[in-house]
Amino acid sequence: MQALRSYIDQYTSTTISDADFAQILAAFVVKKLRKRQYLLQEGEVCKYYAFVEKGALRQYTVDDKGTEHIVHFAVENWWTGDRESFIMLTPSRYNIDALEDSQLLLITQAGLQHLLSQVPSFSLMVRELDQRNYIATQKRLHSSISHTAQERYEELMRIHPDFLQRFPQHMLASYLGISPETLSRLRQKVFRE
Amino acid sequence: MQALRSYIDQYTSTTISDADFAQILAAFVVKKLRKRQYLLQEGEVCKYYAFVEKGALRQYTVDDKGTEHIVHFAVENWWTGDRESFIMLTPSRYNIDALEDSQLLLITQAGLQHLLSQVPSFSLMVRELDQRNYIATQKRLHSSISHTAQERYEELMRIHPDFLQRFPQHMLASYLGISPETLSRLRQKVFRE
DNA sequence: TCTTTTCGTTGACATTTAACAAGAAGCGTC
DNA sequence: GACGCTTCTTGTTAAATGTCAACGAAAAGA
Repeated sequence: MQALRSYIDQYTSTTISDADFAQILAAFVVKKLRKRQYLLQEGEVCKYYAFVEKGALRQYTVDDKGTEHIVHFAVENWWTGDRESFIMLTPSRYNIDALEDSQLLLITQAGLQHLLSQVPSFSLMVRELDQRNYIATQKRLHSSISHTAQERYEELMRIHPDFLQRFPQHMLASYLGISPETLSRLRQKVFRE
Repeated sequence: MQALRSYIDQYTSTTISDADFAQILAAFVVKKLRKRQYLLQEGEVCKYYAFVEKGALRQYTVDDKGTEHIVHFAVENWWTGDRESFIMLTPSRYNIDALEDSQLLLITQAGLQHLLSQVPSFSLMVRELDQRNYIATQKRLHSSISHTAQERYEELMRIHPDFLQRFPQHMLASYLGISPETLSRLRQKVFRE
């Protein structure tokens, strides 16, 4: 719980009141997920947006050939969920599952709307969050359009060194949009240089 | 001006009051840009976020080899600007220039903050906008990670058929992250199929 | 109108990456 | 500790894509 409070304080650059935080907390439910359990499966509507208190999850699609494509990792103090499905109530294309035993705080669309209209600092936090998400996603998009696979791997090393320790390489490859074999060969090359 | 008003009504699912709209309009200035003129150049801080009333612009980087990488096209009723630079006041990596003679509505960071705190419907509109941007960018990212160049081109045909008419092919290639030659060959193949 | 620039296509070749297959090392589970 | 599963690596071959160069058509500018 404390994690969410620090998070809000940090991203709103304020100190939230106990009353406000109590109201926020009331809109969330705690959910524990064991490794390999799903938060969302393809075809379902995403009913919950989740704040990660502990653990790690991945958001990915599976194509016709059975290959997984990871669009997003969520670790402590990150959010996860399929925003499009959550808002539009459309079936999701994504799967989200736990890579480690995890503890999440879940909020429904109704709960979110309630907080947005009632708690200004929460509203502010969501705006910051969206901005950051948008900027981060745009950066990754730019990277994937204009950089080589090797450059993208080196960028990942710089920006998320923790990911390299925490997730298996074939998942990092999927996240970068390359095959596990290519990543393996790239690593040798980067290492030699 | 009317374009912005319709846009806000549409994305907030409300009808905005004359008073609110007058306040919103007061925060913007009209700017005309002729083809090839810049709204933003690499290294500058992005001082204005822009709503496109008429015309078309592109947001892109130029790499060491002089190759351009287009991350975003903005046409009528779209927004453009480097969000990161605009918020953080950091020098931008991007160039934004007009592909046609264009008319824009510009707003400064101060103007934006003022409206966000004073006009709830504007605030709502910005939230919707951010959400849509985030979702759209995430979709493109997913596409660029998990689809082939040909699939991405076909997707572009489906989602933005107007782009194919409006922008030269080498820019579409840049937007897709492939070389102009590859796009030319892809088109033949798609056409044959 | 004439000239210049931009644009799209095509060919030849190089480079990057994927696909498939095999094997070894590490890990968890029973 | 034995087994099975996951992970990572390596080799080989094929496919996709980039690069360089040339050409002609179209568009823009003078």
